[in-house]
Amino acid sequence: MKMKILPREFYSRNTVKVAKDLLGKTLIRKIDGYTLAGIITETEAYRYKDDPASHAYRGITERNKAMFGEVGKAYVYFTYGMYYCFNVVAKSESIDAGAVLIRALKPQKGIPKMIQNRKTSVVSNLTNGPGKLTQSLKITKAQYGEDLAQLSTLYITEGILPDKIVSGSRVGIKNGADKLWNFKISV
DNA sequence: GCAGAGATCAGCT
DNA sequence: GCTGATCTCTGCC
Repeated sequence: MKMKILPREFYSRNTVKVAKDLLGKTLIRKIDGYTLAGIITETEAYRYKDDPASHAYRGITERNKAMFGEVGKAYVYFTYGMYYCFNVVAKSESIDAGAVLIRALKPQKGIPKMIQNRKTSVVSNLTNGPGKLTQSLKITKAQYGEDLAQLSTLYITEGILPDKIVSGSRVGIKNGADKLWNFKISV
């Protein structure tokens, strides 16, 4: 069976809703003829003026301008001087900015290649964090603004139907910790 | 098994 | 200059 790519309209909705709906979907990454794929198992929503934890909260900058751009595109940012984090731009049409952080994946395809890209052989430790999955899938600034709603080297397709969604407080932030915008599933 | 330091870039209070 | 949407390695607080 062939997986369909999620259409752009999918991302043109409330950021929190999109974050929830992305669980169980499949992230596909193509490099040098290899195909890497994983099921999205953890996401976080970051919005705009109502969300002090969001990069967009203080307005547009060189780094976060993708969050203000077209939905369905990749927002990749560099943090802590060494790690990339991968987001998908998603927001309602009436909102100016918003994105969903992909925090964790369950590896499906190309696991040996992921092991090569990272420096561990522990599969369970391959893509279970935002900085780790970008290493495994070789996502860098080069993928900034990549369109995930069309066939390319990085896109998202339909996947499995998630069983039970657990929501909690977002990780690593101070402000806005009261918002339960972290979502995960157990696969 | 868990707490703490270090690595080191972009954007600020 | 300091802080962060992080991860890995070290030492036993």
